[in-house]
Amino acid sequence: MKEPYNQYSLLLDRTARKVKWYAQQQFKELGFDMTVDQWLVMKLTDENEALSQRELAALMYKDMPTVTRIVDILCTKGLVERAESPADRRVSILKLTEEGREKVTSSRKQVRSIRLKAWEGLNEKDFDEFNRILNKIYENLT
Amino acid sequence: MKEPYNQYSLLLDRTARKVKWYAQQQFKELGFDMTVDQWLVMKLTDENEALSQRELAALMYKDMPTVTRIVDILCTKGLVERAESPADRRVSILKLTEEGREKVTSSRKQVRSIRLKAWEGLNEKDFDEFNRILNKIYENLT
DNA sequence: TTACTTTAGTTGGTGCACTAACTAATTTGA
DNA sequence: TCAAATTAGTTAGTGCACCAACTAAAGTAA
Repeated sequence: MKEPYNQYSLLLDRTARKVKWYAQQQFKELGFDMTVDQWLVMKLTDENEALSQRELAALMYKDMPTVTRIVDILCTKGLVERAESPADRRVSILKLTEEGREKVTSSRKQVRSIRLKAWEGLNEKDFDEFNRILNKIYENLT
Repeated sequence: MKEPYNQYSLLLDRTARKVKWYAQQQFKELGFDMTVDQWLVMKLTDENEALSQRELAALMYKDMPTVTRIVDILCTKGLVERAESPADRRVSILKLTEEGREKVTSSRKQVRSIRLKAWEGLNEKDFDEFNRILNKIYENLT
């Protein structure tokens, strides 16, 4: 407990980046032409009926501008579409295009297997501890 | 252990961002006109004699282009200077300017106190577990 | 020496994160 | 009912992260 940013915060940061980097590498090897974040947007859009960008942001723990831009990219790629909500004209309802749905469906199984690599040599109890500590830190700073 | 990126990786990512965000907020309140990463560069430059950018990158767990750009910003601000290494003309030796040294020196104590907030309600054992798990994950993906 | 390889650092391009300021639609409350 | 406050989403600006391609300087080996 000596130095402020040489200990846990650097470790936390570099590990988070490594995890993301690894997933992105696997995407590349599998030939997926998208980022991990873009994939997550598509996955959540597929799983949640009439999803708004705000709801999506909450599910991803991201802010609204970030979500806006990821959705922009996916719209440009023709994988996602925005539709106006009939109940509230401020709201964009997200939908996958046909191509988007196919991409998600066909890649689900492969993506699911990527994460396990990180947990080699760690057990359920470690996983629980890890979650508990991360959540505690998060709450402390909220 | 069901869904790949709805579990640990999102938690890890949002917690890392929260920690950085909190530190940045504190910087703002203290009136420090710089980012946390910029501060870390200055601190490490102050503590390490004849530091090269490559060494700095290793200490910060960042890559070379990222370090180049942070150093660029600090040079523009007049807080850091690059000097040519006498032993190897490829190497830039980093030095704080007078103003840079003053900034680091005067803020050290305040910065040191920022991190403790994150660890409220967590003990030494939690800290050790946390470090162990983070390091294990990192190694698994290297 | 000459050619090959490695290393330190830079630059360009893209994507995500955060703040602040903005538009437009909805809700609230006097 | 109508002004004020809130909410969904966008846009602009800045900073960091990563990749790929590049320059220039060292190191290595024939």
